Amino acid sequence: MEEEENLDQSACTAHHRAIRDTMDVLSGKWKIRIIGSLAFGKKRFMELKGNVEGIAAKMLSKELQELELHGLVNRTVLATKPITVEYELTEYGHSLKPIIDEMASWGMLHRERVKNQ
Amino acid sequence: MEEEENLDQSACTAHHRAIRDTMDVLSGKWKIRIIGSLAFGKKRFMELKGNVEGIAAKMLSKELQELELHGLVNRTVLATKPITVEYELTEYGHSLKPIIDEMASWGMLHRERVKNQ
DNA sequence: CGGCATCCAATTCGATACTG
DNA sequence: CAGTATCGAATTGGATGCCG
Repeated sequence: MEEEENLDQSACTAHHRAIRDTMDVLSGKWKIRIIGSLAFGKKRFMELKGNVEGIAAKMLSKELQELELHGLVNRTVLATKPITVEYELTEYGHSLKPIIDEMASWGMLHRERVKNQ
Repeated sequence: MEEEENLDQSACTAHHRAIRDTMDVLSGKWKIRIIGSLAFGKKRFMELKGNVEGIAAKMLSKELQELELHGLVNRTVLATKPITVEYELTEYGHSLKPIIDEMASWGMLHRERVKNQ
């Protein structure tokens, strides 16, 4: 009984720690939405800016840098004229897809619910 | 072909809107962690404060009020002496569990990954 | 086009003290 | 115990202008 409680305890602690770790990587108002947009394929800076409604260039730039640092996003500069920059999810970035998808489907559920009350 | 593109377009828009809706409800640094803690069962104010490491009473209080407004959390006052207040997820709050669980398992994956590099 | 620099406003967050 | 009040710090966000 006591052992079971200890197991519960540590499983619970690990759970909380894991959630906190995830939140640290996805912190802020924009990262999840940026990833959600990139989940549909590679995008250029201005495409992303149009896609993630409401974001300012400064923020988009900053958030993309953080995502790159965490290894979730790849940045590629193409030598066009003028230059083009493409962003895409890394393989690791794609591993976030289950979270994104769950959020998307909950959001739809929520919208239905709010509408019907 | 054009029709398919339009379908893709609107599916994509709905996807982004849904993610944004979810983010609006779960906005801020703490809500997900509070819900993650309540997912293990009802808790009192001070238990939550101990569980969600680092949160100040003011924040916890404010976040709980917002979660209650959104119908995700129930607040019950018990007429003990001194009073006790219990918080628990509503049924609707429990519908967030898939998101929380995905975040928890991604967080564990991420911790492994960071450790091994 | 992509994105940095600057300046400024708004919001969030935290520590401390206090109340019923 | 379960909060509220207050203050101040920190973070975030937005507008504009500039550069390669």
